[in-house]
Amino acid sequence: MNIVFMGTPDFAVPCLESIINAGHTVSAVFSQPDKPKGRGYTLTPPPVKVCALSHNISVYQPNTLKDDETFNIIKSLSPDVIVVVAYGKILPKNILDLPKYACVNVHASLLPKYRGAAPIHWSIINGEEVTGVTTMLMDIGLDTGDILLKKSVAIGQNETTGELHDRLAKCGSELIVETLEKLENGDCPREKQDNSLSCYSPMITKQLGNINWNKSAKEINALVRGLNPTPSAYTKINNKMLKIHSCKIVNYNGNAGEVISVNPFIVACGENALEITELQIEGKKRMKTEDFLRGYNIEKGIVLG
RNA sequence: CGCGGGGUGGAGCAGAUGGUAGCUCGUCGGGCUCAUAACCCGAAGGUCGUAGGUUCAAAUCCUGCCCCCGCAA
Repeated sequence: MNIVFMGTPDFAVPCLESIINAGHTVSAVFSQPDKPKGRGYTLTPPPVKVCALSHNISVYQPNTLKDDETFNIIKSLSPDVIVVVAYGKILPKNILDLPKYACVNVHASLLPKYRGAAPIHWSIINGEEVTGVTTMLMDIGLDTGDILLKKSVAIGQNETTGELHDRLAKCGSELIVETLEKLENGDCPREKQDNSLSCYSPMITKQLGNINWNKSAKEINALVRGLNPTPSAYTKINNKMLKIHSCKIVNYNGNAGEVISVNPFIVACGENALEITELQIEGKKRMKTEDFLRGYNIEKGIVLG
């Protein structure tokens, strides 16, 4: 089929690649504009753009889809399907109606749960045991369109967002190819979303990573995993930023936030405690706690946060 | 030119009033022990990110470059 692909971050890259590998013609890729990122504000192209260019596919990065120019570009490409994966922009009605078949979105959750920007993070932070990917027909709303195909994935006990992200991205890339195939054959199932079961997963902010030690070790552990690798859960030690990359729940109790053991490094929570196993202090690299302890003296009894 | 921290034996750090480097852990050898990740003795291992400069002498001062990281976006 003739596909126009819209996507921006890493998550969308496997989808784009598998569509290409499945033999479809990707006539254009839309991605968010390059943005100044990181130290020095280096202008950085989004991963999907990089991937598209490596396949010699033309890339468009309009600031908005709501003008005639963009509409006309897409119209002239006369796509059979527009595939949207984590693009980061709302498609206006006139574009939604443009393709021969449909605009199809790949979403990293089992809709109608976890609609919105950060389904992977939230599914882990909330301690879900199962999540998945969904393909759907796009409509005006945010992730509210009819469901085409779903595939569920079990979340591992110690799984991080980074790990789950990669698994779901792969899963999504398989599901979109299957969806396109069924659409073309005219045998694709279609199911309305039950809005009463829906929930939203809002954008992740850095501030969300600020650990509240009054919460249970289980909740904090889920937060740590949910925000790994970025933006990370963090606390303060001697007024310095301390990111917690990895930890495990242990059976101790104490005042929330208090360091009840230095080696192993154990911090009391509202309920139970956490042994910090991998961390990163301001200005330093991420390292195992045992390495950190060789050079950094922690006093037992200090309170983090 | 967004702000800031840092690059020292395998790991994490100290040393920065200039005089060829130290700590904790690890590694190797030996000892003690019923035994040990514990303890004791000993050893190996570093052109102090890189290229220049100042100096009798630089890890320590000055300059360029590379790399890592926190904030911010």
